[in-house]
Amino acid sequence: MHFLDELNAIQYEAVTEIHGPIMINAGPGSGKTRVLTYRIAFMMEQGIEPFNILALTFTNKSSKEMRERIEKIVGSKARSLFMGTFHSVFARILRTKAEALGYTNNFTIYDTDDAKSVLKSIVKDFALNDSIYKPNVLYNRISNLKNNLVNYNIYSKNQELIYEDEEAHRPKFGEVFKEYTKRCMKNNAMDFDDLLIKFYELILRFPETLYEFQHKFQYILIDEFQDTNRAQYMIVKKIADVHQNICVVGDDSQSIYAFRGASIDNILNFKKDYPDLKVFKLEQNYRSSQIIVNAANALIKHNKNQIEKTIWTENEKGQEIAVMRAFSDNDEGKMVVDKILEQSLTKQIKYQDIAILYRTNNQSRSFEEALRRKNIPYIIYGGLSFYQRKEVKDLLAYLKVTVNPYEEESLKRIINYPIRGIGDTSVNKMLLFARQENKQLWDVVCEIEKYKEHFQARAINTITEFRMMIQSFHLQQDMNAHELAHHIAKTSKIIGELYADKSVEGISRFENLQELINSIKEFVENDEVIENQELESDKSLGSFLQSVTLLTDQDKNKDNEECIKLMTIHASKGLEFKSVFLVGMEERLFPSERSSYSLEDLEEERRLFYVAVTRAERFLTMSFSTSRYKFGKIDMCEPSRFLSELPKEILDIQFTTSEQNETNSNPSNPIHKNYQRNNQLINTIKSTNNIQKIPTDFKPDHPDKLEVGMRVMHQNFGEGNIVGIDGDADKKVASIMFGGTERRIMLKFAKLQIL
DNA sequence: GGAATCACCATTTTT
DNA sequence: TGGTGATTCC
Repeated sequence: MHFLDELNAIQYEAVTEIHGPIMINAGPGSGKTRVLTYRIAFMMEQGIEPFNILALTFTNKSSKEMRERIEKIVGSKARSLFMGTFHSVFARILRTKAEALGYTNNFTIYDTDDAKSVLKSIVKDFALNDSIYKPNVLYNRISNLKNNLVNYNIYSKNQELIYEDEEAHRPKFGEVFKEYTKRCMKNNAMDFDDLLIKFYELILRFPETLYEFQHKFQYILIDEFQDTNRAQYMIVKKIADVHQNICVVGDDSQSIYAFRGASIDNILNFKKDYPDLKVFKLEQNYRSSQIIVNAANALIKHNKNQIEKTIWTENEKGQEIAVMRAFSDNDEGKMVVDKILEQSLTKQIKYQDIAILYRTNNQSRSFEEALRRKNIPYIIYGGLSFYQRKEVKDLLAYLKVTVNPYEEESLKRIINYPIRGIGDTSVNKMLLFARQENKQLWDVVCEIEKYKEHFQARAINTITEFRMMIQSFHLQQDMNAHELAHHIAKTSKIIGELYADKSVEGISRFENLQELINSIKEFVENDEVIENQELESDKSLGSFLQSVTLLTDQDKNKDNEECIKLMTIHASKGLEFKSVFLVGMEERLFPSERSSYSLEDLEEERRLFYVAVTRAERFLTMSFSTSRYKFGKIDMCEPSRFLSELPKEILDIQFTTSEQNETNSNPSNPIHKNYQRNNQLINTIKSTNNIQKIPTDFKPDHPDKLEVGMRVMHQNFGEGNIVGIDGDADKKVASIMFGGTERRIMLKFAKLQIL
């Protein structure tokens, strides 16, 4: 059977229409990846050379997957496709053209943490107020500007942008931006956004380079188009200018990365920029039951900003969507795990087909505990990335310094790790000399003898020893990258230090280091991807480092074991599971509190809900809790508004028995009943408390006696009655009824007045 | 120079 | 609550 025979009518058109601008709106589960891969395979069957095709994705994982699938159809010439993430493709090209932009071809790529630590040291050096100039805020601002193709030069000429920063009470932002740009350049480093904006600069400044790419990349495909930012779009548009063979695939309803600069405008502008555009809508869903598809359609209708689209399916009707209510986060964990056990016993659902999805990473805790208690294997995706772990970054810093000792961030990181007696005082002194004499830190390290009188003899010795160690590494660069990394880990004593630590965390750190070294081994031995003829494969340490920053956890296969999968909704995009548990369906959590201030943010949150719902194939279970620990305090929660946006007739509301009666007595709106009463909790509070001692650390404006039954005035909530007092010593909590709503008030922080 | 304590903070995060 | 970075104390 020819592969095209597997396609439905619209998919077939979308695959075989290979010329001109094309937009494919692909709903969830509509066979998007299949269309993309077949389209590329078809193009090659039509005689288009693979190296004339540029296919851009967002994750290494998806580009790898696609390449493999294409290879199955067309064979090894798929390896010559120009395919990868925006960042990796542009980084690869930039490396060959780096000199033109004032970089050397072995430039370092800064990840977010590296960038932030540069910003942090700038703020310090400029003696700015670090509660206003927070690395996070600065980084996001810079990233945002760059995503819109605004570099420092453009910024400095744009009064409006400058005014924005003045309004935001950071008038010195421009100087920070300038210095940041300068330091990256000096360190021969590009951050993630530079990979885009520098590429754009390259093709703007060198028309012959632009011309080269315009003729090389005759066919361009972009996956997940809804997630592209302006810079990405502008680059691709420029390159596609000559042949106009540009095909974008995406789903505006699944755009959940606007907070990182993705703009739906790209989809909307696309029609304007390419009037001849042909649009294909893939609306048939092959993944989910009718009920799940209905739910998805119903909820996304609440968004005003969206391209009209209704997905449909020929699959069976399926089970109703279960909604569970818990009393607390721990209770929610238990309920979900019980339900999982039930599903695996009665519905024959395997653990690896089940996912628990949540809005924020810290929600995983209660599920982990509950799963562990029942001995159910689970795996958490996301959280702290492997490459962000301290021990991993430490070794990587050694490797980076080995290749390029002038890379200051890494050098500072390892100069006294493992502790060798080059403390902050010495480092700061050296930095001072470096700045004064307009040198690099590494220069001062090398010439430390010249500054003898400023340092203690012991410091001079250790610094010299350190210098010699790094230089010896540097000289062995031609060595196999794996062996060299191993040698460095041993000689630097990192391995020994971690090996000595026999605590649980210590062992895991040691394993992470082993894993990193193994991954270098894999890199060396693996010659599967010969990307294309011009950029041949290189197995040096430098080459490994250049690819490693662009890697993420998700690129590693941790599949196929019999594990329940836990992850954020964001991380679940593109995946599917037979049974999905969507937990923490509460106001102020999902939708998140911060998103409720603007319509755009709320709609993004709803798209996130859409993504979550459409991950499920057969079973979808949602849960919410009426109270939850947040930052150490109990927080009363209301069910998410999103629940009430689903059609009631497809919900199966499963509350505990005592609540069942209540729901029956008020069937009109079972979910949005008033949930202020959390009987179990309140009963415990009432039985264990009467009058309590007041903590000694009360603020001066606190009343010195609080009792159940008292009427009080609260700074935010107004008048209320104390119905219970709970907690110990410094964690005393009062339950107070304000109107019809009960709230837990942490006495330590609250300002209450007895009435 | 290094351990101990303290204050502060807190979405989502394909690269 | 828990993790982190800064400050303080030895």
